[in-house]
Amino acid sequence: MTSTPNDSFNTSDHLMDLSVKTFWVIVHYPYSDPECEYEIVSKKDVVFDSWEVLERGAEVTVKYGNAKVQGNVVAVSDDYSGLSANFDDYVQEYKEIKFEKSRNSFCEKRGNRNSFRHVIKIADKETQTDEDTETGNIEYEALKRQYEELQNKYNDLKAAVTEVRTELQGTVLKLGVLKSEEKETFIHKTTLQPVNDNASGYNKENSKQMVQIGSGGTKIPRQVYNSITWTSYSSATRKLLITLFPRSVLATHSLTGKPSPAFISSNKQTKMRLNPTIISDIIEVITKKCLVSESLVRNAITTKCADENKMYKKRLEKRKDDKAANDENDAKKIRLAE
Amino acid sequence: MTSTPNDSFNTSDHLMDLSVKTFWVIVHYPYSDPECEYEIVSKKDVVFDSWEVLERGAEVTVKYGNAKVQGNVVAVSDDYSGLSANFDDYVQEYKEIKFEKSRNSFCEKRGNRNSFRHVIKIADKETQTDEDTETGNIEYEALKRQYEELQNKYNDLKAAVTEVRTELQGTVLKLGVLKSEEKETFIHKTTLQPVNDNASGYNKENSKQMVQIGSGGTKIPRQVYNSITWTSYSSATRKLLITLFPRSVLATHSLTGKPSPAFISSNKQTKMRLNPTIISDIIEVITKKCLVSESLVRNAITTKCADENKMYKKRLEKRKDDKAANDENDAKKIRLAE
DNA sequence: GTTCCAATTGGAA
DNA sequence: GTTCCAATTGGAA
Repeated sequence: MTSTPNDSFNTSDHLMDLSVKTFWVIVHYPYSDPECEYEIVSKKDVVFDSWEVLERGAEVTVKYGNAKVQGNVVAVSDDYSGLSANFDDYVQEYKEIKFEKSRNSFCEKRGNRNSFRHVIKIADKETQTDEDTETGNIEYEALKRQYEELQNKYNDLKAAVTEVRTELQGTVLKLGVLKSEEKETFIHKTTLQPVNDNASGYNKENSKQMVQIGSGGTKIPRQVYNSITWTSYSSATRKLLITLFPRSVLATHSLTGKPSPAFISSNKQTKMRLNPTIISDIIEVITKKCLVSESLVRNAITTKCADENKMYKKRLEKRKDDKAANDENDAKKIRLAE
Repeated sequence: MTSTPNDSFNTSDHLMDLSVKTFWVIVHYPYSDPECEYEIVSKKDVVFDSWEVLERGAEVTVKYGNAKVQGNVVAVSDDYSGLSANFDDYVQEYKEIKFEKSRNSFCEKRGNRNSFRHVIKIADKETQTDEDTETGNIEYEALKRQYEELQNKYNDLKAAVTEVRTELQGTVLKLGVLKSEEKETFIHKTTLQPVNDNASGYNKENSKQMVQIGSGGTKIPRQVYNSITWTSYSSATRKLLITLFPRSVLATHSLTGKPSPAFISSNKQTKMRLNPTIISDIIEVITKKCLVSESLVRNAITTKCADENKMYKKRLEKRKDDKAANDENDAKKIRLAE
């Protein structure tokens, strides 16, 4: 049961009835890294909104942990192994169409292309009886439980690795025990390339090179995106913050905009709240890419704001001192001139 | 369908026919960590070599990702939920037999023990038709593939952690940058000596009911240990704290014994430091059993102390109020009596 | 120059 | 009745 014409799919109007027990979709995530751009997802990971026919190119939303990701349909089938076996072909075909689409409308092309079917239909649900799917349920549920357990263990372990690695790198660098050439490689490895082409030569072509990081639509330059060390959720979070907000905003805003309960009586002036959409996109991409919990990301954001605030105050202080020194100087000059 | 005698299993000679579609085995891995020593595995993860009857105690090889692990059969059944529900009982029973086996041969005992069935048989395959198990296969296979992939990732990551940890320990020790006291703790931590039986009055009966949780020698009652939910590092941490310290100590001590930098000017009286050995043992067991980072555990400890402190103050307040009310009452009585 | 740590708080959950 | 949240701080790392 592939997408070739004249296949065995029933073509009645009820084909896409959502009560069909199981089917799979190859999804294209346009904003993902090359290696995770295409994926087979099961029906139950697809968010059902208004669509009635899952046609190639259609937009779908896929559940990804707690987050949701926008993607496009590459192919649909109720035959997993068929999809899986022809995975590369489907993707290839899809890419070609996308390329054409950039010149012509997708719909316009539909009429005169017979070499494939845009709409890949789902087998009639009569072919998938309840009796069928009920069986093997016990085994399936057992595996599912194991899978979820393993997934949790994996996430925790990954967080642990990240921390240990950070610690190790921090320690080694701090100790300054590496020979200078080693050091260079090491720093390269750990800090990755610098970024942030402030270079004025950005033309519009370049400014299009933005990567969307979350469902809120927040975008950052591809170059920055590529430079991010996802192995450290906290430095990745900080990098995103400093990319998406000016330092002065970080210094004068906080995650929630709420006053600290510990200083509520001291009438400190409350900071403003950072743009929630951007924050939620940061949380989305960090939890997904670094596989850490939302609360760790929020904590990192709070800390970064606190740190920026301290630096901000220091800078203000310094400016004041400088001014005072200048005034003093001017006064001296005047005295000398007199 | 459990292991109790006279159960519904068919007793024909073909019961263990390997073409039986699905069954599960509780396996004991003798060389594993305590917490992963027993596991339910599916038929298809068992390597079929020469065995024809899977009896309790028999050796089996289990596929584990790409690796294979030797283990012994604890119980077998085609009823997953039965196995799962009575998991602890099976393990207990198995342990008892193993203990006996250390004195007598396992086979010798078989004849005269009728209290349980060594061979737990599989339901006749007629009760598991092809039709049954074939269905849901697609979905099942998809999940299985995901599961195996994750398992590989997990194993790789785990290996990476071990490596990084070794590297870190080696580096730090080699550098000799630790202060002498730190060094001692560090070596303690990394080489894992058991230690520290502070309580002299322990008789053997009591000490048997205790579980050591870390290399510092800290012990808690087995009953408490078994009741801990390791799936939540924070509730597990809190449980250990409340078990190992009186509430009043938690309320009046803190993780580090250091004053809060945020209130350093307000001359709040500094709390004392919680016993570092016990704390380090708590951190040890939680990071190991829950696979979370040390910093999360430390955070949970800090929070618990803060919470206990609040409750403590509330209680003191209440006591004071009660006392005031009582005094008032007494005063009234006296007035009335006069 | 930055990042990380943890003590403290009141209230939400 | 407990647990969790995050703003603030100074200094260690």
